[in-house]
Amino acid sequence: MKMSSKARYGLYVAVELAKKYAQGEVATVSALAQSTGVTEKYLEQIIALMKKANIVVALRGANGGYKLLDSPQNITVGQVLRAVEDNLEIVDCIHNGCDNKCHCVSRNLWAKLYENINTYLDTISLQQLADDDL
Amino acid sequence: MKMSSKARYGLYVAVELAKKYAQGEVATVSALAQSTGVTEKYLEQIIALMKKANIVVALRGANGGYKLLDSPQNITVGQVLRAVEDNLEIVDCIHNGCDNKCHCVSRNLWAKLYENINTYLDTISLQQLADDDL
DNA sequence: TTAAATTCCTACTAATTTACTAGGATTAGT
DNA sequence: ACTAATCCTAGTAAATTAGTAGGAATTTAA
Repeated sequence: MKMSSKARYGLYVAVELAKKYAQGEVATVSALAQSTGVTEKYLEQIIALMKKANIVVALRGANGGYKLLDSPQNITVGQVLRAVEDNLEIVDCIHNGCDNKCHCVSRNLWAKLYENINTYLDTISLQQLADDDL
Repeated sequence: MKMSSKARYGLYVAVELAKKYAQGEVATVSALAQSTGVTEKYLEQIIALMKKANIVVALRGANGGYKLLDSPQNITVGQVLRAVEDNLEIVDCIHNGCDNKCHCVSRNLWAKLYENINTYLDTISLQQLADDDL
């Protein structure tokens, strides 16, 4: 039940971008890679997932980079983690069409746990994290 | 962030044992292996973890088997999962002595998420699961 | 218009973890 | 003594995660 490195790095990057949002600045992958200590190539892939989920937007070409699409107050940690962590789902059977054919007693438990986790993660905004205000 | 098969099988076994608790019956590994569809050898290892955590007790020799050490009302899903899932921790840095030297902004988040998950899991007893009463 | 800086795309490999197999020792009942 | 069971531990296979790599496309600036 570990968070992947994508989740850790991705959230870190999101918080970095949150801190730049007010100034309207963009951050390049190479700058972000330096501050996280991850290679550019790996970070690229992680940020791509956030872009796909409409959390960040990219400006290509020279002087380009990434920035948040919306205000950090309006972006939740849950959104970010669901975007970068392929498997935020606790078990497979819930979101992959098992539909409780198995009648497994634990299925409801996993579903509720998943709900619980996401509900919690969605109460926290990137702004809060950036302000270290939990 | 997947639950391991140990977590799934372990919880299933615990619920099976919960159903037998009232009658004071024991269940053998081979019987449990049949009902879960897992090999005996693998299940042995999982049950051993529950034994180590004082959730089940073993009776060795002929007519032996396993049973819950306490009433299913007094055993929580959280206890079972923490026993069998080696890595219920969300990230390493929390329980392995990082002690926030890294000053990473996300650390508090992970700690609270972990707390949140466990608090939830500890509100549910094996009895509830056995009764499908969530 | 060319060079530089940047994102974008995708295939591959290495490392780690998880899941499972296997063999036999130990214990207890009949 | 024999049988049915747990116990112990080492090894292997499968899957996932983490990271590497190369180069195409796009935009800006000189």
